Parts: sequence; structure tokens; C-alpha cells
Amino acid sequence: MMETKTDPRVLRTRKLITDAFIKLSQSKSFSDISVKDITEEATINRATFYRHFLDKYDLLEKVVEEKLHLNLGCDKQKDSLSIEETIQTVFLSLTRFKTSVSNISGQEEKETIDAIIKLELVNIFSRKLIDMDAAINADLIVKLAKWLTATVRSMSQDWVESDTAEEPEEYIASLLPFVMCGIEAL
Amino acid sequence: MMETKTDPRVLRTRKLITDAFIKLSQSKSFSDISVKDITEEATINRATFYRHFLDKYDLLEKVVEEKLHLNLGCDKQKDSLSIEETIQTVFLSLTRFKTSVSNISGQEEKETIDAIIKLELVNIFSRKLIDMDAAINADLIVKLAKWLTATVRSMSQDWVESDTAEEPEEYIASLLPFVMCGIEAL
DNA sequence: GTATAAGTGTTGCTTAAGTAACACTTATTA
DNA sequence: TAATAAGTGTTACTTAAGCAACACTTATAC
Repeated sequence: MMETKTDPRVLRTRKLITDAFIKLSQSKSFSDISVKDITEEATINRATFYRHFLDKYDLLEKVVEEKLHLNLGCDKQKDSLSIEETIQTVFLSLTRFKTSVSNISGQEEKETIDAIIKLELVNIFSRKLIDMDAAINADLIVKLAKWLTATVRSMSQDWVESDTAEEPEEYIASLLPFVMCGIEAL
Repeated sequence: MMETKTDPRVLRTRKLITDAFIKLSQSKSFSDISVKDITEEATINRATFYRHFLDKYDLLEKVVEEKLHLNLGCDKQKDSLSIEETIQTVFLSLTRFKTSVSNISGQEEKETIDAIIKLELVNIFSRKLIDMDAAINADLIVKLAKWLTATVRSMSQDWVESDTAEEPEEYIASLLPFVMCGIEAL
């Protein structure tokens, strides 16, 4: 792993852009945000924006990816979690993340975000399942990871829509045993 | 007045440096702060520091100047203040400023700060006196400005040292009439 | 229709910031 | 006393960001 650390100017500029974008997202919908808006808010040149991102859709993807990575267990300390704890953590992180981007309105953007979420979750669960038992067939790993992803996504969606007084922690606790039955059958 | 606006990179870098310096000043004394400390905190290159400032003493001067300018009546809206209101405002601003930099410890630095304060205050009072009556002799203007500066500085110092329960607003209100007597004799 | 306005990507060129090296000064300490 | 270490200014060079112009797309309005 050759970690050539990136130029501090690049990091700074990226942060300025993404912070500006997130800030603007609080007050107006994605379709109403222009690249010019973002660069003015970020006090960087418009040409510089295009050195970092293809367009605002590309920026959205990158921001969502980054925020998901930050929220979900992509750090070392989470490597030690059991599959059960991982499912729980991912559910809670995803639910938190979804409420944080709930202001994004357009259909197209929602699809973009969902696609990234699926990708991230499948990655996380695949890694965790391999950690659990490296001997399992690779095809089965992917199938199970997709199933867990669908499970967690639908539960998270249900919790948000049901607008319940129940805390997300309680919600997942009440369903987790059923999910675990299937996994423990491995 | 040809206002060639400065490169946003310059503004950003300056802010990073001064913010880092102010932050470090909260936790350690001036003599314990190195240029390297500042640039690391600011996440800018050490060479870049020297493009903006001669050394940390120069930085101190610039920061103090800027903060004073920000606090004291150097904006347009304060142009309309009477001499009495100006004295009051300057006293309050200076007292606020002095408490904000009270953590700076060394003798040398205190002298630097005091020198800048004197310069700024004399400037402010001179301008205000000229506004009042452009006909007054220039020498007299400077003498009076220096006197008002000494007056306000000593009062501010006295308020800080006395560690009184009295609010700065009350303090200056109780003394302002005596000062105004002299000015009104003009 | 077409004029006007505002945003989009892209370009060549300028300038500020990053980098790594340098000689130099101060301390600390072995 | 010499050796190690850490900070200071300074340098030549590289790279990223700023700038201003460009052709192009949309959309609103006259």
C-alpha cells in the first residue's frame, strides 16, 4: 500500500466544494443548485470545480459515497464487530444518513443515492461474510450480501416512513433475531 | 480608489495562518509558539508562511492590527458618531480587545501590541477631530489625539486592573463628562 | 421569430502554494 | 567539546488554483 499523500491544496479545495454543496442542500433542492452557486459559496473558481468533478451529479455521487463511508463501518475499529453487530450498526448508520439527506428531492438524484448505497452495503456485508468464514463459495457470499443489503434497506425505509415513536435501536432489535436465524444456518 | 480585489487564495491562506495562530495562542504563550507550530496547525507549507509574514513577530503585529481595526470604528457606519460616542466606543472596544489578548504573556509582545494600539487610536481620534472641525491646526489635532489616546488607554487599563464589578459601560460613563469638558473648550 | 440573459464546460496563460533541499542558529546532552 | 536535534529563513522548481475568454445550451421575454 503506497500511500502517496495528496496535496493539501487538493484536500482543502475538495472540502470547500463539498461543504458548500452540503450547505446549499440544506436550503434548496438539488435541481435548483447550479455549479456557479456551489463555487461562489465555496469561494473557489468555477474552472477549479471542473478539475475535481465532472458536473454536479458527479459531485453528488462523490459526496454521498464519502458520507456513507464515514458513517458506515469502514474504519479499522469496526473490523472486530460480529455479523450481528455489523447489521445493527449498518442499519443505524444508514437510517441516520437517510434522514441527513432527506432534503434531496428529485427522482434522479434519489436513484443515484440508492445505487451508491446498495454498492456500499454489498461491499460491507461481503467483506464481513468472508471474515466470518473464508471457505464459503464466492457466489453465495454475493447473494447473501445482496440479501442483507435489501433487508437493511427495506427496514431503514420502513422505519423512516412509519414515522414511529420507536427508536431505530428498538426497531432493529425486534427484527434482528429473525435475520440472524438465516445467517446462523450457514 | 482602484479596488483591485485580492486573490482568494491569498485571503484563504492568511485566514488559515491567523486563525491557527489565534487558536494556538489560547493554549500556549507567544514565546512557546514556533512558526512550524503555526503552519502545521494551519495545514499550510512553512515556505508559504514566509510569503505572507516576515516572522512570528510580524504575524503578531498584523493580527493585532487587523483585530483592532475590526473592533474599533473603522467601518463607514461609525463615521457618523460624535466625538463623545467615539471615545465611548473606542474605550469599550479596546477593553474588549485587551481581555481577548490577555493570554499573551511576554514583555516584548505586550510592547508591540501597545505600540500598535497607540498608533490606531491616534489615527481614529485624529480623523474624528478633523471631521469635527477641519479648521483646527494640524499640530493641535495630533496633540489632542495623543491625549485622548492616553486617556482611553489608561482608563481601559484601570478598569481591567481594578477587577471591579462595575460594567465598562458604567465606568466610562462616569468619567466621560470630565473628558468632554476639555474637548468642548475647542 | 430573435434578442437577452444566465449557466455550462473548456482553454491558455498567470500566479500562489507545495516541496525538498540548503546553510544557519540554538539548545540539549553525552 | 563535539554531537544530536529542532527550528529558522531562503532557494529553485513543480503543481494546483485563479482568471478571462470562448462556443454552446436553455429559457424567458419582447
